[in-house]
Amino acid sequence: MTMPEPKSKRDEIREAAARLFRDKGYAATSMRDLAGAVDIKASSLYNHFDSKEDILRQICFDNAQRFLAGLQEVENSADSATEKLRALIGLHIQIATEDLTSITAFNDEWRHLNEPYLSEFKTIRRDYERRFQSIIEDGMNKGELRSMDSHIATYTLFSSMRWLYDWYKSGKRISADELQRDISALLMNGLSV
Amino acid sequence: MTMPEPKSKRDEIREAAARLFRDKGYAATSMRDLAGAVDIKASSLYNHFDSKEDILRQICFDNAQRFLAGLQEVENSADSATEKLRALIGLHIQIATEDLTSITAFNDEWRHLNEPYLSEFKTIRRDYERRFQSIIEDGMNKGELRSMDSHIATYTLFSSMRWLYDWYKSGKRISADELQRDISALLMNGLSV
DNA sequence: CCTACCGATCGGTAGG
DNA sequence: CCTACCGATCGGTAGG
Repeated sequence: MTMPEPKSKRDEIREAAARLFRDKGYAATSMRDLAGAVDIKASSLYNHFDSKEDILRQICFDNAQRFLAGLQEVENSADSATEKLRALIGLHIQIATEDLTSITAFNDEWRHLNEPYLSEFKTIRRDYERRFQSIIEDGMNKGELRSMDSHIATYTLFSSMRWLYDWYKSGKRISADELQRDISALLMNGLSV
Repeated sequence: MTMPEPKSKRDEIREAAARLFRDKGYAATSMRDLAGAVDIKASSLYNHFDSKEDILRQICFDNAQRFLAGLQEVENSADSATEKLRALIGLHIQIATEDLTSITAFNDEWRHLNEPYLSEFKTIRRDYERRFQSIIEDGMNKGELRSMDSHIATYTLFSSMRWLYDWYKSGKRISADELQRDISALLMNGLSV
């Protein structure tokens, strides 16, 4: 009886690491904790990864890539700024629902990267933020969106999607569709009637 | 020449700790790091605090108290739900501008508390969230606010104010008044024109 | 993948 | 507030 070809040991370690980094934080997670989670000895982890930071690095950069790829697709569309923003809200929700633990570790623990990776990560992140903000500014210039400080608008949108990581963790049953509908309505049309 | 009666050594340690916890995280901050920041030896820290966690505990519970006190005041007012929400947005912005480092440590590092303090902290936090949510539900029932999932509305509002901690850190010059005006406008009336 | 082990660093204490 | 020190634990390596 062959198993459905599950994940490699390497992937298993990566997922366990993402979970531990999310739950305890990177610094408070020891290689012995991680080894115990995948039923091997700590020294055996080094057959799969060069270092503790190497694991974090892959979690951070792989997820950054997912966000950038999604953004690229939205940018290439012929949609209005309003539709692009809805699509981006959907992108964040979709990524959060697909791979929650990994995303949370990516979001909260990247600061533990060492140079030169830390600077590289920050550059990628800034690039994402700028391109996101450009879409908002474009919408303001075209009169689709309310004129206001575009930094404030950008960061408010960003972080309003960030709580999803905590929310899903607590096991709430709510569909991605309903989330996208309600959050989009709130951000685009406001809480007032 | 008498100095303006500055802070006690204890307060000095607390502030240095908040800064280190914010910048490196609680787990990655050693008592030797902290001692160096206030120019004493690590062992001398124990004349002021019982343990490393004791410092974190005070940062977490003191700040929780500030939020609860502000919420209490808003609840006691005779304002409409809309006005209460504006006041709460103002409360979060005001606290963030007053004592930024401490608030960031409080927000990100409380999970490193040990029992029974961890449970106590979570209880207080849940209480705050519930009362915040009650105000939103009240506004929906009275027809002031758009009907939607009140959990989603609550958490979106919460986290949309959380990015302030990162934002101010990067040294942006923008007044608390402008922040409150723009964020309130976005959340209450939406980004669409 | 394991056993055995390394030097460094950790939070904290004793005693003054 | 310091010197001197503790046992525990850390990330990582050697060698098989």
